[in-house]
Amino acid sequence: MARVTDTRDRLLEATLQLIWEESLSAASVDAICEKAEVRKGSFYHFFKSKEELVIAALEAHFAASRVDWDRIFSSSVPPIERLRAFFDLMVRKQQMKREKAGRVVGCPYSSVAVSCCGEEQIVRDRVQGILTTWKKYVETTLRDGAADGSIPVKDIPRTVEMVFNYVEGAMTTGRIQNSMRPIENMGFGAFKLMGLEWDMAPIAAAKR
Amino acid sequence: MARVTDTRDRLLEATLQLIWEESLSAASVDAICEKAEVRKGSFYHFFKSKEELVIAALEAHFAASRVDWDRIFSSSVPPIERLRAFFDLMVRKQQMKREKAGRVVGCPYSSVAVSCCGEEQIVRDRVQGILTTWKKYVETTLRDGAADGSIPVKDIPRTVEMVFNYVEGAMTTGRIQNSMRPIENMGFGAFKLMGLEWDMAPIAAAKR
DNA sequence: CTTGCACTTGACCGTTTAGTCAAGTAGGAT
DNA sequence: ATCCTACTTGACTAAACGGTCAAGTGCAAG
Repeated sequence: MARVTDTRDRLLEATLQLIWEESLSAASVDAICEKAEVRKGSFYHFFKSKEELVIAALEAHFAASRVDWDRIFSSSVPPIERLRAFFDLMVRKQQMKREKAGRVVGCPYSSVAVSCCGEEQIVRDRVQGILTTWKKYVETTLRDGAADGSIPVKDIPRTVEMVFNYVEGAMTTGRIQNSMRPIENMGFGAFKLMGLEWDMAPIAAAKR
Repeated sequence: MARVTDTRDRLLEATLQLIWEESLSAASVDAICEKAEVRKGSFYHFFKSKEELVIAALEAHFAASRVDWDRIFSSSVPPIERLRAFFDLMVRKQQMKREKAGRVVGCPYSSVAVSCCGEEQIVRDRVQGILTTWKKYVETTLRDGAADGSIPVKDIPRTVEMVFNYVEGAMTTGRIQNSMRPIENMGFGAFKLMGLEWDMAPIAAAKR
């Protein structure tokens, strides 16, 4: 029953690559097949539509990311260090992808969701599911930080949303401007939103 | 020499409307023509390509926005009040557009730029020009606020970028989730990034 | 009242799109 | 050795895409 070819994986990989290098609209079935060196008939053996392929590609990428995140957001690490490690990882990952794709790639989930906003409800629903899961890591961390006094946060859900929006914005801007700077500054800004200082110790651990 | 029909304007209007309701890829030449009740031949009388139309539509929208912004960011108003008025305006504008389009629309500039990131360099360049102009309003305001001590900002360019990225992120998230909440919270988050408190007086006017 | 030109019209073109299908091929299990 | 089925192939479709064009129409200025 074991998988006997890597065709499916090549298709997933080619899809992400095209979304990063160009855009969702550039990732046509023909272009994906060419990049993956797969004939169209094979494509439709593995996926019943392009929509399904895109969802599968995002989901595969998310599953891979989660391995890192589960390690980085380990409860055994002090909350602030988790956050620091996370933003460091984001920068390194984006640098790697930039080398591969030849440009700053940003967040594939929001890129795809923005590019098919009025239509393709299923794609958008899956993207929202992924992004909601992402938020949970930050939320848990903020709760832990609030509990041990290391993060001076008052309204946790609101802070999570602000951090999330800021991160998405920095990724989007990085992609549009093809610049790493917004992404490199992400930790600084996010820490400020959480009442922390990126370069130093927390501002207001003594506040309470 | 005066313009004798409103066909051109109807095309611009229909384009923005489709980008908001659906997405850039849904705004095909045929769809735009149908919505504007214009025949394709007329389309190509006014614009030599779809690319040119999209740029013209964004530019027209920006020119209209600028009228409000020049009023709101008047040097005669205290810097903090300018910012407050700006975020209020953003919320009201988005509410209006939501009623018209039937969904939360977000920022058309970044939506378009994200949707054609690898290709269509000219479109992206124009979007970047628009967004850079946008930043100047905030930059001037921060400088004025730093000068009169009302805004406790240290690194002005960095703060402008953070605020910009956060605003773009909130708009993007609002669009993806079809929710006004991220946009309604925009002022709160942006003020925090600038060391201000949205609901009250500045935190640290006394800091220096 | 006629001439000129901004504008309109609908038919048309070649290409690209997502998706189908019948006819294969090849490798693991029996 | 053969059978089964997962997988592959290339030719095919219909619709949608951006864009073109020759032949109009109607208003405004001379």
